[in-house]
Amino acid sequence: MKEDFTTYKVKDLLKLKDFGKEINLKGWVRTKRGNKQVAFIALNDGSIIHNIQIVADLEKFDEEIMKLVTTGSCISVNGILVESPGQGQPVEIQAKNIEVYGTADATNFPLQKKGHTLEFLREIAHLRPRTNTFGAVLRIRHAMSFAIHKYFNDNGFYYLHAPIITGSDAEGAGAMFQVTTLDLDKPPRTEESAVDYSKDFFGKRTGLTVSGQLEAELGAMALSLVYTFGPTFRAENSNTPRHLAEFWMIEPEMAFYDISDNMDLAEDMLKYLVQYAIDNCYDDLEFLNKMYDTELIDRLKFIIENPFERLSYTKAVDILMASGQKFEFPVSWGADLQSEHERYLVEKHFHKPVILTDYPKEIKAFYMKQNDDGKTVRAMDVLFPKIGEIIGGSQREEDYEKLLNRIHELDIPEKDVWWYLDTRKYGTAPHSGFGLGFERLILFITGMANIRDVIPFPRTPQNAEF
RNA sequence: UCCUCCCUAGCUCAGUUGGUUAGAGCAUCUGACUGUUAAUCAGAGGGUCGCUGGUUCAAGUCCAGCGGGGGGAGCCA
Repeated sequence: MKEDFTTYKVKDLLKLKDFGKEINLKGWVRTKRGNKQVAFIALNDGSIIHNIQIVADLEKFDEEIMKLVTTGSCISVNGILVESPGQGQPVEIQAKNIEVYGTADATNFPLQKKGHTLEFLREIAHLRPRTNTFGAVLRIRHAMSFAIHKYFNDNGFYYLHAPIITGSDAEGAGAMFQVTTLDLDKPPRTEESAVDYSKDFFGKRTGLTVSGQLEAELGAMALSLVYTFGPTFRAENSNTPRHLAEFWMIEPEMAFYDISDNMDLAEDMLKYLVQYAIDNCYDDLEFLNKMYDTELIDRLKFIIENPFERLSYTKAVDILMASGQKFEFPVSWGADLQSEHERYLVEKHFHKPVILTDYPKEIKAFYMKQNDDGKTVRAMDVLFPKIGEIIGGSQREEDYEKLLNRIHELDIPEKDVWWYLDTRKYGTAPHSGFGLGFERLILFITGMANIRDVIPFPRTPQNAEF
């Protein structure tokens, strides 16, 4: 927008020392205080968690205009940058002119100066980005997205765009949302009266992706190092603080990596991302540390400084059985570990992130590389304090016969995965990969407790508002 | 989906063994104050106690069903 004065972001103004400089800034009013002579307006434009203080000598301003400057309103200010005589801020703006872009009726604007519960803010998700908490979370979320692309780019990976609509449910990662253009009131029927999907848009039954992994493997068999980073959908009726129906997932896939290389990558990437947050989002982390989780920054630093504990599923089961700990679910070799077991290992036994490997094949997916013992597969799960499984991955089975046998054992229709099997037929290669839940990463980085508070507009069962 | 807890003013909550006209802080409005920092001080307005039914002389309070939300579990990332 054309202005006489140059427009600045609050983030830059707070660092500026050009006292006397004429500037313009635009943003949303957080609070207004004052008396008959002078008003103090705390303005925030989302560029940084801090507000900047606007000082308005009321004799210079139309009373009617100043009445419109209320919590939540949007204004543009022309003024002079001055050193602040008051406590609490290095600089402030002596206002010369205030233009009100948008009012916010104080009697019904839901956000107040006081703190709100996160549950209440979820009900007004259209306005919660204007709070300090969500400003911090959303800036960190952005920084982590950027850092993920930077990390992979700097390490020779290529960003592969896996499809969102897919006809393959072969991975069995979860229930799919169906995608169709058929008339649900009267769909076309076959002679056997089943729904005739050959008449559907794609000529077959399709759904939203539950994982880009299979497609990522196809890419890795050409570009060597690839990753996907996109939305992922699970139509599970999951009601927990760790699950969303629509979430974002990062799935690197690497040719010529074995399970050990895979673990090295996972650990290095997670540490890189934590370090990136500390280096680039410290103001926001400090705020979250103060308001929600006083151990947050210490925990982040601890992650960077200590190697993750790596051990096999079998050893983990031994430790759990020898622990003398009373678990709600008994531990036995062959059963999947429960949340309480994972938490015990991470939070009570090792006191640091744990990578578990070599799980029984029965409890893992068909594509994982089979070990020589005939019982286990080269899976790896990275378990983090507070949030549990943050990464699930494996070395993949590259042997055509072994993979085919496993597919038959599990009754997966061969016609659905012929293209996947083809990669093992033509120039197969040892390879590995994993999936990192983006929102779970953000949970860990921000110290937030509920996954619905680290995505702008959460999608969960019975909730697609906003 | 299962277990469990919660639902009282715009927000956060109190409300005794069931008993007069349901309270507080903050927010809002009005007024006071020459620089405030979640400003302060004084006053005012603001309620279908989630909804429906039941027990009772009497229900915010007890019971049942329904709805919404939190936490735990499962599914997983």
